Formats: sequence, structure tokens, C-alpha cells
Amino acid sequence: MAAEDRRVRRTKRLLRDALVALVLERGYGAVTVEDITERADLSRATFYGHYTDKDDLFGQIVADLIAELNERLRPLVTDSSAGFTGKPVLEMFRHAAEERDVYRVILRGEGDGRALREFMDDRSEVVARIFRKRADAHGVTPRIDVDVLARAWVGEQISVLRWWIESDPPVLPLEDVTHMLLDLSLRGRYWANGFDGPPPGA
Amino acid sequence: MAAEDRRVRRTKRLLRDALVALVLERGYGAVTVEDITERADLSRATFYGHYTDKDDLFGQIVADLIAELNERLRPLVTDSSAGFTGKPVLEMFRHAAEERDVYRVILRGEGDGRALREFMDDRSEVVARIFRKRADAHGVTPRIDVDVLARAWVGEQISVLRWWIESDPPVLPLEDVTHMLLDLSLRGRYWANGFDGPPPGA
DNA sequence: CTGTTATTGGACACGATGTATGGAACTGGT
DNA sequence: ACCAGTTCCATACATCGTGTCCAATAACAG
Repeated sequence: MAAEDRRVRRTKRLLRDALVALVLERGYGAVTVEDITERADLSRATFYGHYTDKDDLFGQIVADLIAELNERLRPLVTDSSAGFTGKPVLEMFRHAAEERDVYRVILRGEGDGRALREFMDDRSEVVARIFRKRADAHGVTPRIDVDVLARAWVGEQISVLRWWIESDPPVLPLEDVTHMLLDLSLRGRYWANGFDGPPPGA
Repeated sequence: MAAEDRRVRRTKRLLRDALVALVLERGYGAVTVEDITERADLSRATFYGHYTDKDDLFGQIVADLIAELNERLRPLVTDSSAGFTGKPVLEMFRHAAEERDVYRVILRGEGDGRALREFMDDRSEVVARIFRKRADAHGVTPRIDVDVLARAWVGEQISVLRWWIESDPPVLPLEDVTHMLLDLSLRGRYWANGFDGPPPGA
């Protein structure tokens, strides 16, 4: 037997697309299972043949996206004991641009925020691990708690990403936003805005 | 006539507390109006006498909280054309510690994230306004787009705040987290972790 | 004490959920 | 081209939560 019946693939894709589109239009809470199957041109019974409920479908969409992102990011961070390149940020923004609709749904916190929490917690964990590893490699203890560091960095990224991905038409090119983000994160606002002054040590 | 009947105040307070408690236990989507009135020991009909639905009640809770926060922050930022003190951050964390449960509900993104979006958008707007004002006062144009700056800064705050407010028992004292946050935001990671190196200009 | 307002329990129609059919349509492999 | 296996479909059903309405009762402010 093949990995999966063609009908099944088709059905799942249709349901996925329908949910995402409808959530963008009306918001997660206002979308019913019947709405989804109607939009996908499928029977309601078919839905329950694949998923237990709306949350189940959404959960799988999110899990798939997170897995796909991590897959694309893996090769960029394995050799990351060296300096900070910012390639992962760029790649995440690229991924978001490609999967714009799903990202918008997730970053809006639809579905009682479970998806967004999962997404951010996942990223925070990965980033914290990298920070710890790098600190070890350099034999230093970060002046600021690594968890705070990671949470703050991920918070910056996601917050700006949401703002950027929601803007239509795009206010800034991909490369510019990520560059600003990176610059800001590394050098801080002292150097970024022109009125908080230079850092004490400079 | 008095501002509000004592019964009304009591009812609203009970409904408010019941909703918050239940959302923390089961998640927003799993809470019904009947759950709320049962927990509050009130009739379901009474609920509909005050609110149109669950979202309405939650919306008012959130609006009240945002208004209260802005009220507490106002005196700290009016004279903010001068340097960056960080007092507002400290005050927000204090407020969050006092209203821990409501903050947890909001920051988790319950209610399809509407509350969290409102909260962050409100803060981002306020912060962006301050940044612009300060840039004008100093006659400089920030090197980084003010909107990006504001979104990033608020993202940092909220992300760390959620992590901090969810930790039980508290991992760090109030003053320490806010100090780290401020330090990190102003001077950037170059100075904060010990391995990304010093900024180019220093 | 009195007129006003809030709360109550019950009833109602409606829409969405999740489950269960048997038959029709499609699939992958021979 | 055919067949066995599966997926999809239309339909029906019991259940639950919603939002509205009502008349009776209780609590309020002045």
C-alpha cells in the first residue's frame, strides 16, 4: 500500500486550506465544522473520519508547520557554536512569507493561543539551548539569565514578524526588517534610535 | 441615584472572578456561560442581563485592565522627553504581579488572542508615540524604523513578562527581571551574554 | 415604607456537535 | 479491465450550549 490514499491527501489538504481561510475571515471561534466542510466541498461525516474536532485539525496544521520550520532551520544552526550570523531569523521570515496565511492565523493567537504558545515555547527552547551551548563553548557565564535572554529575543522576533506579516502591502523588504531586528538585538537601542545615548562603556 | 446598585457590583465581580478562574483551569473555549454562572452562584438569566455573551464579559475585563494599567503608567511617562528611566516597565510588572490571574489569562492568548492583540497593540502604540516624541525633542531620526523599534521592545517585555508571571514559584525577583530586560534592551546582547562580542564601535 | 430595579427558575426554539448507518464512488494492484 | 478494500456521501439521531422571554420574588435607594 502507498503511504496514503490520494483521496485522503486531497481531503486533508482541502480541510486544511478551508480552515485557514475561514479563520482569517471570521476568527477561529466563529468557524464551525460545517463551515469548513462546506468550504472544502466535503461531507461533514468525512471530517470526523479524519479528525476528532476543529482543535484536532488545527493542532495538526500547527504541528506540521513547526516541524517544517525546524527542518529548514536545522542546517543553519548546527554549526552555530561560532558567532551570530542571523541566518535563522532570515530563514524564518522567508518561511513565514511563503506560508503567510497559516502564520497569520497562528501569530494572531487564534484557537485560544495554544498554537502561538506552542510556537513561541518551541522557539524559546531551541534558542535557549543554542545560547547555553555557545556560552559553554566560550567558557563564559552570560551576565543576563539565559532564559530571559532567549524569551526576550524570541519575543522581539515574533512581535516584529507578526507586525510585518500582517502589513499589506509590505512596509519593508524582508532583508531590511531582519537586518534591523538583528542589529537592534545585538547592539541595543542605545545605538538604534539616537536619543537614548551610547552605552556607558563606549 | 448612586453610580451602581450594590447587587450589580457584586454580580459583575462574581462573574468576572468566575470567568478568570475557570479559564485558568480549563481554557477559554471549554468554559460555558452556565459554568460561569454556576461557579459564581448566580442564575444564567442574570448573566444575560449584564452581558450579551462570554466574549462581551471577557472584553470588558480586558478593557478595564488596560485602562487601569494606562492610568498607573500615565504619570510616569508624561515627562518622558528626558532620558529612559525604565519606570514604566517596573510599574507594569508590578501591576501584573497584583493582577496575576487576569494577566495570565490575557498573556496566554485566551479568547482567540483578541485580548493579547489588543493589549500589545495598545502598548506598541503608546511606546511608538513616546519614541517619536523623544526623537523630535532631540531633533534626530532614529537609525531603525520607529515602528519596528516599538514592536520589538514591547515584544521583549510581553514575552519575558509572560514567562515570569507563569513561573511558580517565582524564579526571579521583580526588580531583577525588569533590570535585565532594560539592560538588554538598551545595550543589546553584545554586552549581555559574553560571547557575541562587543559592538563594532567599542 | 415605597417605588424601582435586580435576580430567579423555568420554558422555548435554534444551531452545532459527535456518532452511526448503508450504499455509492474511488483507489491501488493484479 | 477487473476486484477487493477504502474512502466518501447523505441522512438521521441524541445531546448540549445558546440567547431570549416571562412572571414571581428579593433586594435596593431614598
